[in-house]
Amino acid sequence: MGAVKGVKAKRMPRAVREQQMMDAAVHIFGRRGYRAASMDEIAELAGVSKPLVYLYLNSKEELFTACIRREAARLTEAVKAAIEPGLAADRQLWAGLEAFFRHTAENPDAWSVLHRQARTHGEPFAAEVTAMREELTAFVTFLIGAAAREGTPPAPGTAGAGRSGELADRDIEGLAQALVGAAESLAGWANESDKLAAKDAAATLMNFAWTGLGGLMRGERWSPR
Amino acid sequence: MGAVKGVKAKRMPRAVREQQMMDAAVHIFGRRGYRAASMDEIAELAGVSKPLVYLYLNSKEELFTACIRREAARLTEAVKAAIEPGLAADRQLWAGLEAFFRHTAENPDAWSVLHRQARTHGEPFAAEVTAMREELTAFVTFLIGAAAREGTPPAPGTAGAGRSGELADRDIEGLAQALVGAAESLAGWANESDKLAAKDAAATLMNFAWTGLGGLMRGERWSPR
Amino acid sequence: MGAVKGVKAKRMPRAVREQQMMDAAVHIFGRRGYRAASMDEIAELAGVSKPLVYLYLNSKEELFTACIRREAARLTEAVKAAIEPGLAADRQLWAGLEAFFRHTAENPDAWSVLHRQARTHGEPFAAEVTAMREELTAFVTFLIGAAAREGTPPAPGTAGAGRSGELADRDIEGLAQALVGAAESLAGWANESDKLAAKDAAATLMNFAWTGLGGLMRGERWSPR
Amino acid sequence: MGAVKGVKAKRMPRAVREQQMMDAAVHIFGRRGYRAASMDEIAELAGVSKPLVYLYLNSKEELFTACIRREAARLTEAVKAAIEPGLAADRQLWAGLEAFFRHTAENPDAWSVLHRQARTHGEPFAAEVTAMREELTAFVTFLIGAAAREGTPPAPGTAGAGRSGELADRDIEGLAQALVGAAESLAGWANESDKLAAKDAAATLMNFAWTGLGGLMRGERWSPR
DNA sequence: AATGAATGAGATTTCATTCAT
DNA sequence: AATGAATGAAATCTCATTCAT
Repeated sequence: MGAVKGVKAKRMPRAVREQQMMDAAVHIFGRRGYRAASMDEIAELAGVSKPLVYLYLNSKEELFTACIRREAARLTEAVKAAIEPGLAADRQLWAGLEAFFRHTAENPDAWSVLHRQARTHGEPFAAEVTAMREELTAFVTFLIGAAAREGTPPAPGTAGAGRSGELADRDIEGLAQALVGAAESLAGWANESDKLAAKDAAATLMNFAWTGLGGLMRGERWSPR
Repeated sequence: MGAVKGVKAKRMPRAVREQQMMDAAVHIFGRRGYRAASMDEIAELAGVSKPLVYLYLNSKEELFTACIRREAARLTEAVKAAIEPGLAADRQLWAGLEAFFRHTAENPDAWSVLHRQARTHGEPFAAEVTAMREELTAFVTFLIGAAAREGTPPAPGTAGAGRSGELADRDIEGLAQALVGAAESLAGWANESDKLAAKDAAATLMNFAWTGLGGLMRGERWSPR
Repeated sequence: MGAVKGVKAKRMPRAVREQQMMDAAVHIFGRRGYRAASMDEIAELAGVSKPLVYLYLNSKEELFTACIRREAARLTEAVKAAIEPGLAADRQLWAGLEAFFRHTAENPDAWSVLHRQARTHGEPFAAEVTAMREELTAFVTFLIGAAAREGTPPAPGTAGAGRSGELADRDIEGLAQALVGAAESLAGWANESDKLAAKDAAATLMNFAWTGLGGLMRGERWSPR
Repeated sequence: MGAVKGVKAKRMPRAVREQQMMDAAVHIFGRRGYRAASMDEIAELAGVSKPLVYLYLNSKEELFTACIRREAARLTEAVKAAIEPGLAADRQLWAGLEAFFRHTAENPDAWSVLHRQARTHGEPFAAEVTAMREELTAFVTFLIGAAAREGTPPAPGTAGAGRSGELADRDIEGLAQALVGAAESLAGWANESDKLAAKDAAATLMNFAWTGLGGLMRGERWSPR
């Protein structure tokens, strides 16, 4: 990939070239960071001249934004596609988590762009990621709520299955926030030099979350003193 | 801070000046990122001329490294200082977590440097953070191990108390990652329009973590099908 | 004017298309200046693609030259057309001036190209304007000469009517320059917050010019001491 | 002037260097125009590196503005310095005109910047020149008014000296506008290849203006038909 | 007759870094 | 201990111009 410098690029329809450019851009942005990435390098990797990148994507800022948007859409799509509506809430959550970790593991540069680079730099970019995060969080909130209503979380032989009343809506939303954050953080860590396969990451988090959730719903609480 | 331009800085011992420079640098690096931060801005905020920064800290790279090292040391110090040796493992863990979250909340720029900026850029820097992470992880591993031996985690009467062997070091490190991510996410969410007091967020997280951890250590597992 | 982008332009005979392009070019050159004008903008305003502009007009330089030539021709044409040969010299002169000012006022972009932009840039262009200027100057010289011979200028009963020899060609050209400058300045001033109707401005200038000219031709001179 | 490339410039105090830079900038801007002038060329002519120009003058735009301001101030200063308050209005006007033409002839690049380049490009710049022009115009307005009151303009043997009542304030201001415009235009023309010495230009204009003014004040009017 | 795709060359601007005092 | 003066190198972005259809 990335044609030799000085060789004229073969003619291609604009839509295709734009995707190639964004592929290259995601790769470079993901590894170098927004500032350290150079348009020269991106153009070269895309196999075209710099002016063409500007002609199609206008500026470094817009290019970065376009990358964020595309990768955010791809990620949420991957998660949504993995879920089969009929299943129980825990199975849906598991499927979603697994898809999330698989997708981020398979597209580490894209994930770096979304999770690290976009957040590191100011306001045009952070908002894009916030939108994606909100979509995911809303989804998880829904699932946790459903799980609570179904009484699914493991009540190992013990009493009050389904005492979901103790989990207020605010708590549920908070848990969803925490879960999404945990997943994001784990994904980044897992990608660093293959410390954890996607499935293992999903399992660890699911175990952690599900047993924890179960405990909470049974009324278990930890407090200092 | 940040002396008026053109006014000659008062003579100060080198050690003090270096700290001022690093204060400024952490502030700027934390907000702008490594690449976007400019030595000009740092020098101005420190209230000295640029050549003095170079005289004392040699280069941007070394300055950044020095910042990372100092802030990593401060963070681990804060965590260690919070722990009273005599206490039960769960209390120690709680105290450590609280100190960690307090310190990072009170020093957001430092935390940004450690957590975001240092990882975003290549190899001279990442290693510094890895060192800190290893120190903290070892500490947590020790505490969890101790807790497991003590049988502290909740619902102790139940099943296999003390089957701590099932939590490999790798899992512990992963959980730490997840916790940090969850905490950050919660913090961001809580700050946004006062949805949750910071204290409540910490409590929710600890409950979540502790019951989850307890469940895991009792051998509870979630698995598909 | 300026077709919507992406819509294929209707086929038109070359001559028409060239005029459209030059219309657009004069507009853009007149407002932006030669260097700041971009071929992109010109092509878009003309409603055609850039390669077509190059096909017909070869280069930016040639396009600019073509604009200068066309507008110079239009201006001299307008002046000549206004004059009815039978009239007295002063009436002819008045008619010419009026036509000149009317045309330039009605075609400000064209006038900007001729008066400002063409002179600002090097040698291919200045020569074009010089040619026009010489044509106009020759014309005015002739009329003033005629007026002098006719003894038209005011207060004819007085002193040395017809001492036109004292006005060298160089003086006439200088006066033309001064008149143009005065007219432009007056025009700008009159337009600004309606301080003076355009007509009044022209009358004031003509009075000023004509009486001054008359005085000069009668041999009146102002000199220090 | 304009040190050889690659040779390090000798150290100089900032104020001096700034003037050298502006000298070079006026030269280049005046000949090439704002857009065609390159910061590279300006820096080289000034004998310094480009970054130093930016360090001191911030941007091309600010550099251009600084040039305009400096040259406008110099020109108005030159005109004002030439006038001796005690003299009659016509002598003052003459002295001012002569100084104006001399200064513009001696500083053709500066005059090009003020008269041609600054007006050719948009709004940050035009305003600067407008201020200068207004100062000069106000001055001339005052002198013409004074002349009218003194009844100075040549009343060659004829009747109504001092019929200044016929020149309303608005007319006087209009004449001043025209005079300043004429002078500006003449100055540009005279500079082009030495067609007219400064003194001759002043004389021509003074004759033109003074006799014309006299005629107007005697009630002479030209009107079509 | 007309255009979508593509680029070489050069513009302004920024930044880490050094020198001389 | 401290700084004003200065720069090499590289970044983003623009533009006139051509090629293939």
